[in-house]
Amino acid sequence: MPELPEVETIKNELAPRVIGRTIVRAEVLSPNMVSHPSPREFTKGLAGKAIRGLERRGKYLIFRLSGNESMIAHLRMTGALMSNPVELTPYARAVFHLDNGDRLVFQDRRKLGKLWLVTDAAEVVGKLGPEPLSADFTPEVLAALLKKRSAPLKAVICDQEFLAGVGNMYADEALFEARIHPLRPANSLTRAETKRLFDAVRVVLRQGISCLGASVDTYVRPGGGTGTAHLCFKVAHRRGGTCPRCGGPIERIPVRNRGTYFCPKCQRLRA
DNA sequence: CCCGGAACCTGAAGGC
DNA sequence: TGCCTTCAGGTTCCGG
Repeated sequence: MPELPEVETIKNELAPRVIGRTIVRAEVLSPNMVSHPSPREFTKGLAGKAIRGLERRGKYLIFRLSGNESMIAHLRMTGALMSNPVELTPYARAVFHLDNGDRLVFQDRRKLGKLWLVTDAAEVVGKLGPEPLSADFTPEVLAALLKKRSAPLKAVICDQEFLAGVGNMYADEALFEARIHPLRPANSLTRAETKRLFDAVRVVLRQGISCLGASVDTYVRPGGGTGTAHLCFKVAHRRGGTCPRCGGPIERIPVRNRGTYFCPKCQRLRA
């Protein structure tokens, strides 16, 4: 399940392979995954476009194209972008043929991923919250955002309009790192807790990027390699594991129907 | 506006 | 062994 560190890794690995190339032909194998425009206009519009740049915004990947257009991809749960794979898996959903003979393949077991071709990228990514690793995201900005929300903190930091790029597993890691219970109302954090959360979010995301992402479920890098961030996870996906801080058992509770891992001793709901 | 739950989707895992 | 149900979670949509 690609979150910010995984999408950042994909961008970094893909950029030297696609920037400067031209898409000679696009094939859509699963039309339902094209959000805008129609699948037919999507393939037609991509033919002959040069890839000028590659950017990430939250969990979205933005291909900047000639003609002032952008192709945007979201991998959702099980999507992956493969650069020139030796063979197509049954889960190939779209294939982009490049002018050097390479193929860029969007594969996705569950077909939840999405593709767009737009002139204004803001139509797709315009409502996203701040980039957690950017300079203009500060503890003060986080505090101001938290004040407006009373929902459980876990749900709030996974909300892309609140903060861009944090998903289920890095949210669990950040809350553990900050020693805050996932069910705490977002607007109940003290100043000190807000600062700890701010630091924790940035630490776990940077750690994820330096490990090239977490290969839980189907995440693979464009060249076929995996990531190792999951090996450093302290609570996320560690069902039946023990807390590295206190040695107690890691608990799993549903929050907004999402599996949430935490240490009930280190992350208390009330002091 | 904000919150919570369902729907989308399909392979893996667990129960009987 | 095999069928059936449940689970996984990012996003969007809808009702309260």
